[in-house]
Amino acid sequence: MSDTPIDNSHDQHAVRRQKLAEMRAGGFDPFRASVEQTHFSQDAIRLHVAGQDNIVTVAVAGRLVTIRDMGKSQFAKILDQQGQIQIYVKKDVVGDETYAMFKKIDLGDIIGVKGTLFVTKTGEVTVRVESCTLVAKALRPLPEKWHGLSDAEQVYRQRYLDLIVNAESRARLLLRSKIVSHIRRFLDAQQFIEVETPVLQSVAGGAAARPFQTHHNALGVDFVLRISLELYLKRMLVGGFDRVYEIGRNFRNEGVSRRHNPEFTMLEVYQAYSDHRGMMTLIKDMLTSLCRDVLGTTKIKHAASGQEIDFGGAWREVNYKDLIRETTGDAEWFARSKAEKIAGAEKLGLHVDPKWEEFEITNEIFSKKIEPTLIQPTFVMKLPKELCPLAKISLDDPTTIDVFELTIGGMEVAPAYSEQNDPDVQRAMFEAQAGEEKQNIDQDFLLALEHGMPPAGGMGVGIDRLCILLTGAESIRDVILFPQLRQRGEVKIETVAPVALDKVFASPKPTA
RNA sequence: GGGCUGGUAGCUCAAUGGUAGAGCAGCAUCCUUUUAAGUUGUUGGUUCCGGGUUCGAAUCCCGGCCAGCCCA
Repeated sequence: MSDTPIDNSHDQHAVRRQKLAEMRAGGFDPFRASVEQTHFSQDAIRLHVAGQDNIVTVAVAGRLVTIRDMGKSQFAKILDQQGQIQIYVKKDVVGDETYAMFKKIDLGDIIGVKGTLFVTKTGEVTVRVESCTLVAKALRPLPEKWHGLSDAEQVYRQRYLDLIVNAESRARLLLRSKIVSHIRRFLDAQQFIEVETPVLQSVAGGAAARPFQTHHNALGVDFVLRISLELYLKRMLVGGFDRVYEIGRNFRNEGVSRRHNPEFTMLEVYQAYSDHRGMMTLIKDMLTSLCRDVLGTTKIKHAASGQEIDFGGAWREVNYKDLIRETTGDAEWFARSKAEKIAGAEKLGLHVDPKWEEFEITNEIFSKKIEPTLIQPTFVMKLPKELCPLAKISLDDPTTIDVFELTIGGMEVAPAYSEQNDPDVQRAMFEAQAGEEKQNIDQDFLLALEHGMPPAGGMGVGIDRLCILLTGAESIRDVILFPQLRQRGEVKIETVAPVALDKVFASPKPTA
């Protein structure tokens, strides 16, 4: 072995490992240290009373994200769940030994400090550190402090780094949590009961989508992952839970895109003795209160169109068929032959497959030419009955069903129905299904309906899409913590000399 | 599945067929109220992978992998 050590100063991982090794050799294991935390960062900052410096003592903890070293004193910032707080470490105050230790701490390390609050000459509430403990050594460097992390792949695969260095990502994903928790409080307050229903199902019902398949070894049977919550929540209505909801993960074995993740979160709500009109009130109240209480405004900017979406006013109601007639310029559209409908769709610049059913051709016009233009909250009413076999037929037009689709920002946000509760009609509608909307028939669900399900309004809300809308995100991946990406090869971590566990854990020194 | 764009230091980005660079981070130095702190010096590269063209390839061509956008 040579006397001159290899210059590893360029390799930040190696430098940090070396520092850790020295600490351990000196009898201090940062990963066994613990520390007091009396406040989160922003709560601590609020404790400071103007003009009264160094009176209130706090203990805060978090990741070191900024260091400004001025020789015998340093300003630094630590990041916790609430955000950042500045700390001031002064040699005179903490003493030589602690100061020397602090000088060795790296950006990214997790520390706890205790001290008094004061205001700097630039007006920032800061902790004047009296004691300081390293509680977790970061062996990897943080991404760049100014630009943050911008490589999309790393943002998604290593979300923790994104959350540490990109404040807007942290805020957006925190907002998602607040949205979901507000929805729970809103529904709970109206005596809705939150339930949990099976993810592993024998029949993927409640929607038309290709499911993921799996296998249960002990039972020796195949299962699918649910594609919808609907049919089990309706069984709860049969069972006498009159107002139920579930916020749960659905799985669809389909493409991945800006708007689609293979697993996504749905809210489904069912209210006995209500109907789709009742659901309109419910969703409007839910979303306006959400805007008011969580966003603090009922007017939000729609990222894609630049328009302002106003949740505060009256929401437009319009019939599906009227929208189609208006867009095609053909008052008799629904009386036209299939060939005429194909020609009409092509005139609008759409490609239609002649194999499609007529309602599918019409719906192509809706989803390509109409839906994207519905930016303000719009209830699209009375959809063709083929589009959903689970709703009640409209009394005044038996070719349509009593439903609405709430569309906001050009996206379908919440479909709702007057739920079908006639077991015979339900069975007939399942059997008469056609085209891509065809659902698998869940016989056990039909048995439940034969026991009697109260009339009910039901609604589904795509939580991810709602979050895209309310957070101004551009992609579903920005509102899902760990979006699905293609599997990358094995993650390689440089091998390091194995730690001698008996030495590391033999005699941990009490924390400083 | 198809089209387009991209992949260069830990991170953010340059280098338009001719010596692979900068900022931040790191290392070393000065600085006891900084705000992307400042100062002086400095280390660091399988240019995603595999072929090919060329005197010479990060750059051009072919194939693959991964990502983003658009389309189906």
